[in-house]
Amino acid sequence: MTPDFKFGKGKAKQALALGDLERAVLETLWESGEMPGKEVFEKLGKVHKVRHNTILTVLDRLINKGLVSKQKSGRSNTYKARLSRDEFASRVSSPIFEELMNVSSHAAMSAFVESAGTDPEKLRELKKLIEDAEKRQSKTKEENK
Amino acid sequence: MTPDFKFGKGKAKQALALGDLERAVLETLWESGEMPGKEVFEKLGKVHKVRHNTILTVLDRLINKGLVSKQKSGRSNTYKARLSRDEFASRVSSPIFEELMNVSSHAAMSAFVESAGTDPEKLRELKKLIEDAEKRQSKTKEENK
DNA sequence: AAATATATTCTACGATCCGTAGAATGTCAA
DNA sequence: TTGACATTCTACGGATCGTAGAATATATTT
Repeated sequence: MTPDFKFGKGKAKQALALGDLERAVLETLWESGEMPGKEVFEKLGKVHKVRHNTILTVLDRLINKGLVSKQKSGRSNTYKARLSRDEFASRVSSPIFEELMNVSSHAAMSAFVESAGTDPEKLRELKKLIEDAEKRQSKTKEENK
Repeated sequence: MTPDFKFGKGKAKQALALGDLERAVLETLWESGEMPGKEVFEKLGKVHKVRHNTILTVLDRLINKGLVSKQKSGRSNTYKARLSRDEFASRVSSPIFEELMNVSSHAAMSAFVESAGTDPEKLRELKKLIEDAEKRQSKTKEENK
């Protein structure tokens, strides 16, 4: 009987190197653009049942990680994601994929395709990306002839 | 100036939800099959400059995570990976990929292709996997007609 | 300017994970 | 039974993260 892969407290989620609350805060900034800490709190504090200061601490930690910047604006600060969702995703993805490909490229690729597998759109896009990569490959080869 | 994405102490590596030493121990078991703790130590202790007990502790933690099993054999125990490299990789991969696709499927796919991108073999395999998935898709559609 | 309201920064605790390993204990063999 | 060797118990320190009170700074109002 195979055990559940929880890896402690939902460790797998930390794949993104951020805690849940940190992620939620970042999501908020992505969704609604820059905003004062207070608003972040208003958007999240209710759902996450967390105090204002908690949000500010998290924002601060995100700043330390280079993911958020703040700017004084009147009496309060305005917080802003420094990286777009895409930029963030690709930076975080790369090392993880490298690693996973190392462990087992076959398994990684299968799992990856599966995670896109129900959406034809995505499959098509993915295929196109591969074909582009293949083109780049042969072009490079050409040049080194 | 974009900061280095270190996420603390090479956090990204923890994508696999295991520490470095844990990974190394698991690798050893994959490479050389089952073996007594002592041998694991002999293979790793030198490189990692770690005591015998450290290895045993790590093995124990891997057991708690369901990744390793042990069996008494005479005076000592024999440790064995419960999951093959591939099984491990795919279980660990799936939730990570889900998550990453959530953040940004486009970025995730680009990054993924890039991580395979220098190896034509892999690109081909990946393409095949996609095509298979596409076939499965249309077949399912057919059936639901 | 002093008081009030509001926002920010400082500091901190507890949980968990991981590397690390000494100390205590168990077991086989002579 | 005494060693030799293996395992289990216990523990510490550093890091990450959720959590937030306390202290402090700043703007606005009277």
